[in-house]
Amino acid sequence: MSSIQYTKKIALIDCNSFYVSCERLFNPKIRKKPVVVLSNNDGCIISRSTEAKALGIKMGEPYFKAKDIIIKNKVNVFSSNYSLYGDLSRRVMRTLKRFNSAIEVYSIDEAFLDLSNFSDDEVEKVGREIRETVLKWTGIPTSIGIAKTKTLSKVANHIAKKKKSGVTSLIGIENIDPILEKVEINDVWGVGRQLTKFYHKNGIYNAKQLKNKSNTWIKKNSNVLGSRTAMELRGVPCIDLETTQTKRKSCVVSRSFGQRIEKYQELKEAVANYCLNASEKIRSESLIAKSITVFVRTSPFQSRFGYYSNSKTIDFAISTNNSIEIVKTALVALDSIFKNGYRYQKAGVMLTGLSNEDGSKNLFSCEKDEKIKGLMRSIDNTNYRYGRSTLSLASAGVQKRWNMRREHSSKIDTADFYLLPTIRAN
DNA sequence: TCTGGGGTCCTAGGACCC
DNA sequence: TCTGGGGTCCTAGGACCC
Repeated sequence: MSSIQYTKKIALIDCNSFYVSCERLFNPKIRKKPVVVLSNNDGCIISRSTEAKALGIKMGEPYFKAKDIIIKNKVNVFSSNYSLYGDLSRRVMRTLKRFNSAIEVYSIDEAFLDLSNFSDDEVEKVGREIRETVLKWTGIPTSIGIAKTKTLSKVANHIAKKKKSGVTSLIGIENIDPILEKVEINDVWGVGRQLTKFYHKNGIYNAKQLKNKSNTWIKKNSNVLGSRTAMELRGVPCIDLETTQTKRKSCVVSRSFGQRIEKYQELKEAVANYCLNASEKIRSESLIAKSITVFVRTSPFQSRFGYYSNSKTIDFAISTNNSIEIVKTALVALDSIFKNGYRYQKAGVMLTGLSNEDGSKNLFSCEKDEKIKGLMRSIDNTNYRYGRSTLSLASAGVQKRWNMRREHSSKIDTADFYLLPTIRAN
């Protein structure tokens, strides 16, 4: 073995109860109080403050099931406000970038940061500095885990979440087995429900056991992902830091309806709206789609009304991001799967086979295409300035009975200057 | 009656993530 | 009565080819 070894140091920064923290930022009265944030349509609980967790409210639990506890304990409830969370997320990420440009924004509330250029001894101190800076500049509390691989930094982060300092480094620890032994196998990054079942069946209950399982066994009995996880637990990096933003490959817009829908006309309106949303999204990223999938379904939880779920995919003649074309095609797809007599609960569209718009000069480009592009541009600009769906298509309807329920919105808009929290220096 | 072997490409569905 | 939304990757199996 060579004595010169370049050790990577990866930090995982994770915002604590992110959506709750965002709401608290604008509402100091709910600090130290139990708070939950609901998913779209006020369906499930997707973010909980520590106080709410302590009451036994589970992640992903349907709101109506937790309602008793919520009322009894005067838990503060919020509908989700994604434009607010997205805005605050960007502020957090911008702050992180000042520590190193080698950053991978992993999700709305998480980022991996390369800290390899710091020495073993100083890395934990740097972690604490990052945490303090993010808190001071954005008001969002974070937990930071630092280790040799992404999977181990997830483990470290897990531990950091329970510590007051909020920072844990596994760098420089000779034997991490005692630490990994306390990590349940289902808490390991990349191990979901099915793998947990499989590992349990084979006597693997914690991260240490997976780490020390032989390579040959893992390769024979699971797939590449399984062996990658095991290697990462051993401190061998197998999952790269993805610092360059790659273009997405698909774009989905789907919603549960505020109330069940039975009329074909209303379903058509909903699907048309999702198409407008999706096509605007891919246009803003200069992408075009090769095909579209439309899907509808009834509630999987109410079998007494009969369950129906179906989807249809259609290829466009030529890849496109033209709203009119996309809506037209989606309605053809919908027509082929719609069945009368069902109470539909959800529908969605998926644009797939996305590619760069400018790489698409084809034989049939013509003046008409340019005109359509101009039209799409002006629709996007107007909607950007005056709010979404200022300009829409007739097929998108105006009634929108199918719109989401949002009964607990905080109605905070960070685009509104006067609502921004002020930080006083003294 | 008996019908090879190997390669590529595509797609649907499953598993996982937050 | 009431159960989210948006992604990626892998695999198995079918279609097709020589």
